[in-house]
Amino acid sequence: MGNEEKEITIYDLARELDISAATVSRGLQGHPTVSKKTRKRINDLALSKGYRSNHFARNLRRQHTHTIGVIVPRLNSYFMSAVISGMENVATKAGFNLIISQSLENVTKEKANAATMFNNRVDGLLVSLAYDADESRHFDIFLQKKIPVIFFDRVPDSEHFTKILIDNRKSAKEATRHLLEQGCKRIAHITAISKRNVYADRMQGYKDALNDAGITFNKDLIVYNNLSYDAGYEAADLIRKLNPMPDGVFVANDNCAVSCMMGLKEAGIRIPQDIAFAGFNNDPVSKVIEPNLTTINYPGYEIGELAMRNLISYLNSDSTTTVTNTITMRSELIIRASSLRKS
Amino acid sequence: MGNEEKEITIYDLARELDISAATVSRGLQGHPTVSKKTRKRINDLALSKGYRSNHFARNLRRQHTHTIGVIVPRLNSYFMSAVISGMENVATKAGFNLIISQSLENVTKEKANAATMFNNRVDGLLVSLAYDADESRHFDIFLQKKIPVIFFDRVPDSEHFTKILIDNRKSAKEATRHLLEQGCKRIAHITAISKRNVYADRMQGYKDALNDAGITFNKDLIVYNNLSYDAGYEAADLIRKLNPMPDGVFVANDNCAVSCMMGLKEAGIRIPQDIAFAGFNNDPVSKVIEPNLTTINYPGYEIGELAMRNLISYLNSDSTTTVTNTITMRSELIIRASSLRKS
DNA sequence: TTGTATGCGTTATCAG
DNA sequence: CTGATAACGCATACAA
Repeated sequence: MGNEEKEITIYDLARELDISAATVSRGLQGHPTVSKKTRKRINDLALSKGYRSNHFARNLRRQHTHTIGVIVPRLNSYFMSAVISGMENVATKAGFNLIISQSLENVTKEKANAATMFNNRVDGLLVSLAYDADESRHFDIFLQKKIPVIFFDRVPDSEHFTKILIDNRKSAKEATRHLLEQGCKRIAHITAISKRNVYADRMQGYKDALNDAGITFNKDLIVYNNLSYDAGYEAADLIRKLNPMPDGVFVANDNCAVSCMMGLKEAGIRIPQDIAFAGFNNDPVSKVIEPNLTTINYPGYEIGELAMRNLISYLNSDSTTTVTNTITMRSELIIRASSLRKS
Repeated sequence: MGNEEKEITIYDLARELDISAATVSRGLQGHPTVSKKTRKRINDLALSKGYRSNHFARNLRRQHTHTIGVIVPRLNSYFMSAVISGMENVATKAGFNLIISQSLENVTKEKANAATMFNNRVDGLLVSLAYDADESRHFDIFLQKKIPVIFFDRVPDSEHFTKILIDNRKSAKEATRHLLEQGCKRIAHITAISKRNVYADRMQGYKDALNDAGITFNKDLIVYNNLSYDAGYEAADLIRKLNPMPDGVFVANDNCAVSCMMGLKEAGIRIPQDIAFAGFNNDPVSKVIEPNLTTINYPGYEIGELAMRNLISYLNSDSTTTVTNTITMRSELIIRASSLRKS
């Protein structure tokens, strides 16, 4: 009681225990060169006086912050929430703090965010790029200072960074092949216009599957939009007006797939009989839409955990060389009613 | 080029400009007592040398961090993502950093998180409480140190804190009354067992509406669960077996409402003809479920913005007295097909 | 096992 | 308008 006045420091403890501040500092850190006895005295007093170490002083001294920066395009998607949730979990356990910011799909803001993170002296950075980010040079400053940067989901082409992702191409191929196996002959693909790996790769997988089935790619069957809920409705119109109408649609994300399905259903088109659907992400809505949406499971929580675990283990292993590598996570096709045309 | 070696400090700038470090410091801060000319020289050199101020040294000196802590039950719900998104937006603009942690609905973890935030010397704290938090004494240390704490959504009873919420009671009453107006006579209520304001208040609103309609409260019509997606399915079973079956259900959250509707539909029960539904939150799934779910709009993004704006303006207005107040946001009933029985 | 001395980079106070 | 100097609280190299 009564100790809420002034912040207490190691000097206060030292004075009271009649030892040096250096010893207190060491004792608090559990340094083995401090006798067990004094160590206990120090800890006891610290506790009773409500001592808390001053992170600034410590960081100023040690030149690192125990803080990890995270930059994502948007916070408010189920996938991203799950990612952040996973990251937070392992970071907290390891005693690291997270500072999070969103680029809102805007490179300019992404650059500003990166600069802020840099000035805040984050120990490491976890990034998923904005839609329109066509370069990643604003992360080079981190490399120069040997601050590790790991990209996930939306990653740059550059070889200089570590990346965590799923095999988008393979998964997309799998989804498309599944539609083909269900008898679809004319499959549309809804995706985002973007240089980002994820969408380009999914498109490639779509093409691969067509190719394997001996079907020639038809660019008229590709719908580009921003994959939002609203965009899905509009896409439904486009698809309905294609002549002949496609008998299957592979959408690069569940959100958009779902609203597109709703638009089609309102127009009296039956799913999967008239058009079969497959999405991407395994967002919770995929289990609410009727019929339930066939999709690719994209394990956000696990990706978050993995990315953070990697970063931290790198940070702890005082290795000075930056090993860059690419980690590919498993992601499987989840078949649901929206694509089942054969019994 | 070539300046990626050692971090450059105000001393380096001072030496090069042949002035004192103190002047450099002042110049960098735009202090008016520095001549315009030297100010320009300082800033130019700082820029060209890639100088960045050391936050630790500055914070150590100034005794505050420009960091705001956020503690929430879970990150991965649409509502919470929206809240965080709003907070991040205004914090970044105001030059504050966010550190975020989740209690996972567990008071013990919540306490640990609070302690971490405290030790990290956050300038302020934004909190939404865990389910089972029956006390908020672990936030008293912040009060003692005059660190402002603002609660949102899940708030404590204590009068000592500022709170931001919607009028849960009124909204719940409105939703229930709407069901009554649609001809429902026997309305079930699905909610969480919790001392938390939100659920208690919604229950109260439910009772209010019944009361106004001259219907006596029947505790057999109350289903307690954790409001998860899975719990909704189970609730569907319970509701179906009530005898006579309810003709309306008011659920304390959309997620659970949606899965409950799905369970009922699978059992051949028609919505809204046999049972009308109303949820709470205006989660995106409410627009995907068929029929679309009537719900209460809970503006997460705006709540996040408001909470952060309040905190920051308090921080900036060097007022030492903690003014505690309660801010109630508007939240309206959104009527959709799940409850429309009259044409 | 412990103590002394010093520096980490800023900012604030006080003189000039 | 500018400079010298003293903190801020901690961790470590070096001595003892």
